[in-house]
Amino acid sequence: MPRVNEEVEALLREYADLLAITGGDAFKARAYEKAARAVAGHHQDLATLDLKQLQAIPGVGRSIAGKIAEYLEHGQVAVIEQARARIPAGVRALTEIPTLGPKKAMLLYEELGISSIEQLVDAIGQERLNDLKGFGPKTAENILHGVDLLRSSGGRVLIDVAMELAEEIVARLSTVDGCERCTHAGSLRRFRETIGDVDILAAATDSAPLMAAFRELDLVTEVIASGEKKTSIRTTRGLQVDLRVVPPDSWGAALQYFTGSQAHNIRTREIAVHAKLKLSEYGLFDVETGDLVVSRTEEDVYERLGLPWIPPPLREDRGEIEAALRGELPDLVGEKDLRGDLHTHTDLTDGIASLEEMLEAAAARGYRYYAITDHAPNLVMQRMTDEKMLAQRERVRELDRAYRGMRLLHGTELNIDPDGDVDWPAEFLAGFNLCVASVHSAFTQSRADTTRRLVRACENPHVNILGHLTGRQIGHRAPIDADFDEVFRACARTGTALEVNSFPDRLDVRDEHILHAKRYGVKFAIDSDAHSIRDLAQIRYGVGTAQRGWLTADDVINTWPLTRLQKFLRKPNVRDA
DNA sequence: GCCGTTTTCGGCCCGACTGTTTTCAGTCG
Repeated sequence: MPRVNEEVEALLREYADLLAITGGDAFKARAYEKAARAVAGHHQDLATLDLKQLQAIPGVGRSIAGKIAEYLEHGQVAVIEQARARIPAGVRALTEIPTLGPKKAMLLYEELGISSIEQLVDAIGQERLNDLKGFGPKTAENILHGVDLLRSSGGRVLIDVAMELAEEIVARLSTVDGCERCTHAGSLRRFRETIGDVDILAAATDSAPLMAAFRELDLVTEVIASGEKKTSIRTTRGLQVDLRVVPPDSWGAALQYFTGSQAHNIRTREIAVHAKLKLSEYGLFDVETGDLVVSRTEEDVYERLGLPWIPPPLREDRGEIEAALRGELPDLVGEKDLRGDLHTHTDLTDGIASLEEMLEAAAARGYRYYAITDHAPNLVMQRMTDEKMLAQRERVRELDRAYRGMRLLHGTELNIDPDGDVDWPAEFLAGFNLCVASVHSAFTQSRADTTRRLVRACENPHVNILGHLTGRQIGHRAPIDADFDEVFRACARTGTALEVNSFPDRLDVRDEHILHAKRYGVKFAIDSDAHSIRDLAQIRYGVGTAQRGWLTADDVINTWPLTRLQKFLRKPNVRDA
């Protein structure tokens, strides 16, 4: 992944914020935000592009292209440096506080010289905000509350936490009298890797019973706002949940709207405007007559805009509108396409269920094949030995004869050492049906060393899948640094699949890496990395991540029939060294 | 600042809720 793209994204975002704070043209600020998004999602490394190619990126025009070129050449942009000089970084930080936006931040700075969260808290304590226009007692209270929230949680939670909460709330609200439909929407429906707040949508003629039931859920610690159409609460875990209730006839338009993303919605509404239509959560309307055109289903709304229905994980304004217009949306891989799981553990190493228990649970999921891949000996704490592994293999062979309809594959999860070597000599590795290889140590090597390490692992004829490539643990451990384009090329060249690890705190590789890797022709394995029976079901999050990376079933080796999978596992493109 | 099957100028998504407004601005999504 080209890191310079991310640097430019951050720079453009910062400038957009500074423009908003200084009260400049709001549309200009939006143009920079849009360009920041476009640059972040762009598949080419900005450093390799000339001015003309930069300008070809949608949302990047002559002026922004010039600023990007200036940054690439000089490491900074003059007008952005000037803006930074006018507005202290702390003022921008103020806008991180919920309920405090750019306008109030600027007023605080101009009138009271406040340029940090600490100064703001002090000023409120000294009641210095009282004379400020637009700042009443309630505003001060909200700011202090917002600062608390900011300091305590940092906001986002892992997808499984949000999903379980959403499913519980939907189940409860669905039983309320008059509730015709209820489901989760928002970033959760799009399977974003972390969730800032949970959006629940319900359809009812009378919203009052639903709003009341929602406010009275026992997991509510605070009602943030409550009206006829929308109520926001905070849960015991500090997570915000929004409930929107719409008339049943508006369901499709509302679901489309509340699923987002915001960037995707802006695009669909622009398309509506061009067709002399207006799209809101209540429906698609004729601008001239004000008449409702469609609103009942998402399919109706998209169809009337001249688009096929777009799966939620694609709705990020990352080219899905253009693909839809061309009729080239991918037929996304789904959970039902998976014929097996290729990375799982048992209690022989750090799993908590026995081989037999894991197999029974896997068979119950309807898998046609299933790989057991316990840890290899170089992960010393797992105390693996040749004898244990061979004994497990014997047992797997016996059980394989007993299972009907599910083929058992005996594998292992190897450790890629700092030089790119793995546990065990080639003769021993040859006895496995497949090998996953992962980085479990030396996370802070140089970029060049890490790249070489991963490429060497790909070139090993016995390594079939690179497990959780970057090693990140969301919120805990940063990803390793490598030239991933180089790694993806090696994967494609050697027939090494890239894992989409489904653990909610890993989701590794992530959606953006998938998009990049797919361009090189890389194949993927969506794996649970299950350490317990319960973990097997987490594969839904890996599937969601794969969908965000535009993968089709053909891109994913564990959707293939066993014979095709086995052919792939022989790595025909790599000769034994 | 960007963009064009209405446009090279004049638009730029749309609505809910809160707090401080006495008719609306700011924030959020």
